[in-house]
Amino acid sequence: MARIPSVTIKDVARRASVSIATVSYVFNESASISEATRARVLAAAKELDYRPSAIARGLRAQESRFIGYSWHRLPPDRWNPIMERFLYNVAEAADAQGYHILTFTSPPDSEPWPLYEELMLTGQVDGFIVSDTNRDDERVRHLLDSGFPFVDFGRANEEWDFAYVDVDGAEGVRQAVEHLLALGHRRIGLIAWSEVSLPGYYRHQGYVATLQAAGISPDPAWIIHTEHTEPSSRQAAHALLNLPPDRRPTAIMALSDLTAIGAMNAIYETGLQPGRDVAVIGFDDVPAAQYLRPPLTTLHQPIAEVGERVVNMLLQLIRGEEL
Amino acid sequence: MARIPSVTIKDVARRASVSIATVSYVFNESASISEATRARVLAAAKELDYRPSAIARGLRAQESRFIGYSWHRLPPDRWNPIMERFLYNVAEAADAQGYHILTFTSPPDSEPWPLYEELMLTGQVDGFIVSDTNRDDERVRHLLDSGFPFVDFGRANEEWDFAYVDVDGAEGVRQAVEHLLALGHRRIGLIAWSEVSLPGYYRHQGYVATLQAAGISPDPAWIIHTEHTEPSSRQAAHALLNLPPDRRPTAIMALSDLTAIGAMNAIYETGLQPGRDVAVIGFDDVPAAQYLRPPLTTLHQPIAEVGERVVNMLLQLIRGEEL
DNA sequence: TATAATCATTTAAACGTTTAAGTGAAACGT
DNA sequence: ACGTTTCACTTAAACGTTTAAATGATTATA
Repeated sequence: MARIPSVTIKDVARRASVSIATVSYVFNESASISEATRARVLAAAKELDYRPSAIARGLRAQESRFIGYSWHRLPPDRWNPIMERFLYNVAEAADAQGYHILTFTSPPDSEPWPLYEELMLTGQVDGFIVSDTNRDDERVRHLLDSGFPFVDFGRANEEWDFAYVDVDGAEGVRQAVEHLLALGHRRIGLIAWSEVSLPGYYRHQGYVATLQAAGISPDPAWIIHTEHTEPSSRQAAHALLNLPPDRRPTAIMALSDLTAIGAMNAIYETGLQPGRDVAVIGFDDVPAAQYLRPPLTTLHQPIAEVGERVVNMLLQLIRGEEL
Repeated sequence: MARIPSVTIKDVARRASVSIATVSYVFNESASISEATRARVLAAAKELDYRPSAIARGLRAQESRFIGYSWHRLPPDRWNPIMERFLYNVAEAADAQGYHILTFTSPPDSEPWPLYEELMLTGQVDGFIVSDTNRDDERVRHLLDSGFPFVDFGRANEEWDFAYVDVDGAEGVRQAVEHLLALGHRRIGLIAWSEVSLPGYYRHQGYVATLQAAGISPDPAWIIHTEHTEPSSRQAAHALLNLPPDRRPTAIMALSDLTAIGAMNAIYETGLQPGRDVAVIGFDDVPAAQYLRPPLTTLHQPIAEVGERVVNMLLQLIRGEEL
């Protein structure tokens, strides 16, 4: 293997005829160095193409400048591109601050926590970003116990005190439902998620609250919980469409684009036209949504902003600042 | 900040009343240690929850056990989920071997190479995985010059000698086109990519070769180059459909699912039914493909296998083994 | 002019490991 | 019984930085 003959601070010091401390001070601008010496050191460094070893620096400073993020495996039929966009934006925000993202994966049927613990105790990361958290989330609980810096994209128990950033799902759904109400819809179905999902819970609440505020008490038959797959959602939409005409929704609010697509497909299968005969609104603004026929009306999630805020909060925690 | 009071090898040594070397030997199983001492050390380590510092190890061993991967920003309309799936599978394969993936992002309008150089010279990564390479790719050229370990998912110049893994696009397209031929299609359109795209080039070749082998010389009007966006592809498909009846393709081969979706939408807009009136085949097997109406026929890319092979090849290079 | 302050630089310790070399005791061979 | 080998462990150097403390030279102050 052609390992690069790595040039160290010693080489630079020798070439500039100074001590290694001087080189270090020049690079860190942390002491008074004469202009002549500074120039000599800089020249030597440039000639040798010297970069300080991040590992040696890390050892000395007791930090890695890495942020851990666990990449969840989702079965392809539960495909959710939001997390990938989030991760990209997180990486970009971290890079801008001199940090990098270390992604790791949990094998499907294993405890996630040991991997976090490993990275934390071996000093490979300075903090974590977690996402997709539930109530009583094990990772959040352990991280809180350990006092290790982390920020959650999402929420867990209300009574736990930790840093998180979340998209206001209730507000998003409120806007969508009001849009439907403004269009004259009075019977609005909801394709919801599993009852344990927290984002699903908040969005669900937004739906109920908005209808009630409009003086409509939602028919329980309008709300169907699904597994967040297309087939499951399609089935749910069929159930809605099969309701007797006076109870059948004229619009369907889906809590994600994936389930919205299922609803659209069910509408087609019934011989109706999505949009014209039954309105559908999704949530996520996945790239594919705009290419559907008709294009899916959907709620955009400000993922880039979320990513940036998560990173900035985490860096504050890592630096020991208060939020 | 609640920095974890990190426990070092010294603490373990003190608690087990041995030297730090002994602790190290116990953990690395690299010297003869009596059963009694080993047990004492292990017990002490467990009580303190000791993990060797990855940074200190890295400094000593002159390695980071990180693999760099540059995440490309793609404008949402050129959305290509293949890379994200690739990255996930790469991360999984690397994790299984004790390596982690360090993702970094290039700001849109900046040179990519300086970032690679930085990570390489500061010792933050032991090797790179690159993807989306073109002919005369700058990154590949620099990496070859530097002798730093890397593997390419994709190809560059034939005459350059370096490790790569690629999906045989020509073969995939051959199978798809033969499928169409077997269905009786004789006029098959091609929605191709930009002429500089290497994967596009190989797939294009596969199309031409297969038709010629079947005794059909493709009408130049059947082949349209696009920018790999849905609108651009939709426009291309319209051009195909507007050809006079005796030249108009009865089937369309799209070199990606994104462009296949554009073709399907164009067919709808013409008042025809994709699949029934004009056959469409895509390439990539993106998750959304199966939810289209009708489901898109598409070529699956064995991304998981590619990811694993790329990682294994890279680790061989890093270890100095020949391929 | 002696003394204090400032400046430019060096020395040396520290961060947490690994590992070659060293050490003393026990076991072995003759 | 004496030298040699083996065993179980320790000492100390090294990896490449940063930085507090020390040092010597120059400049400012009284």
